[in-house]
Amino acid sequence: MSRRQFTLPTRSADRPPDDTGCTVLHVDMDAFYASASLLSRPELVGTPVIIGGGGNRGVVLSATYEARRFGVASAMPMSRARRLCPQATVIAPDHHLYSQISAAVMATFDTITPLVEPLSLDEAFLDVAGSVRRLGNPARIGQLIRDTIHDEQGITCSVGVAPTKFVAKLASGLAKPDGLVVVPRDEVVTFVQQLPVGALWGVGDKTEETLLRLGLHTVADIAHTPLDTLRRALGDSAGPHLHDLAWGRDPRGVEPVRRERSIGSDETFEFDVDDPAHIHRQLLKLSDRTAARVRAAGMLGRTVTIRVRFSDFTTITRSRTLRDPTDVSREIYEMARSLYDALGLQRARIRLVGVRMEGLVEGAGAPIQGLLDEPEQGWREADRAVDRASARFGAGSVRPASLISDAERRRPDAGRGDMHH
DNA sequence: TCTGGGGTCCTCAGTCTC
DNA sequence: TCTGGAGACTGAGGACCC
Repeated sequence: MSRRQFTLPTRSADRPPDDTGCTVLHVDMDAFYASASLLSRPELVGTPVIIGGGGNRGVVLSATYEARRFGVASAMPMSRARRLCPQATVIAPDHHLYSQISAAVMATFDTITPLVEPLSLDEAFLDVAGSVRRLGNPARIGQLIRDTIHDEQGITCSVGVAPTKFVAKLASGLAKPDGLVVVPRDEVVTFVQQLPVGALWGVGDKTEETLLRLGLHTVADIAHTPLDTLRRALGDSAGPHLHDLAWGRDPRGVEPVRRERSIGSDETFEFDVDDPAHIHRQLLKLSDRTAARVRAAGMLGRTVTIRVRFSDFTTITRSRTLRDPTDVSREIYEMARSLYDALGLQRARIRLVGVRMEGLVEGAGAPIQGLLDEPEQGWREADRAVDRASARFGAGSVRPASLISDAERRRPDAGRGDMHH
């Protein structure tokens, strides 16, 4: 789901574009979460619909094109979206449904080529160089994908066809909604250089501001700026990278396997919090959730990072690297809590806390701290038992007793359905 | 206007080791 | 033994993406 939209440069439509050598496809579902949610609400098709949290602090996850016409956009605060489009129907997100449809779409991609690089639930790059003999030229393959997804999933997607990932991604954005755009190899430089600098992948608000300050408005301006100037303004990495993109050079290939580098979880409080006990409970919950996901991925993590966002939205992070990698909830929580306590905050009003594990290594073969009779081994066994119970009774059915609310404790069946450790 | 939650990557400064 | 430099590592923060 591209957040930045640019208008399609005009091109002659009297002959089909030459897609020779354009073997990279970028496939992007149109308004994915909204389209998926409407599959079970057909009466809302063609009307403004916003997908987003119902709380007082949510943002828009997705919106139908009818809602976008009123100015509603992804990542916009829900309060503003409701003001812009009061007649819109607001639907809470259903992540389980989105994952299911995404898996089916990715399975379709796998029938086209083994070289599929998912970017998120709703978009992926495909390298179809090896599929041309079997399925036809790249544009034809793009159309085949669009037809298959529409027939099998009932949603539409847009496809960009180009020689490189970066141009294919731009092309799919321009094809939206429900279209296909080919950028022929010999038109790449002309195509990219007429775009505004903000169109480049990796140029966000701050970088765009820097470029505009230098008087660079279009990609052509970047292309004709000395490399040293770009280096000084943007750094040794981003400067040369943008210069390459401005000349249509993008050596990155489609990479089917991507290793996770970190796993974490953060959550915004419904209201700002200054009670340390409340924050400790939240850290416990997030540590538990993070550790369970690290274990499910078969990984161990070495560095625990916490994130604290204050009521004025300033955000700090603190991290510490453990002597040995771990996936034990208790160890992660104790480190997260000690990092938080070390901040020495005196009733500061806090909006969000987060816990993340970095420095991930494969679980099998990684050194595990502790001997069989040490306490860590006990916690590890407890975690495994929790994982087994969660798999059987559902996530969240087993959690630390300190996370059980008073209302839950008073329930007559408390202790029968849920298990606490 | 008032900003979620999941990530990746980069930069920079300080520290440690060789 | 002292010292300087290079490179790796760590921690913090920022920008960006979907």
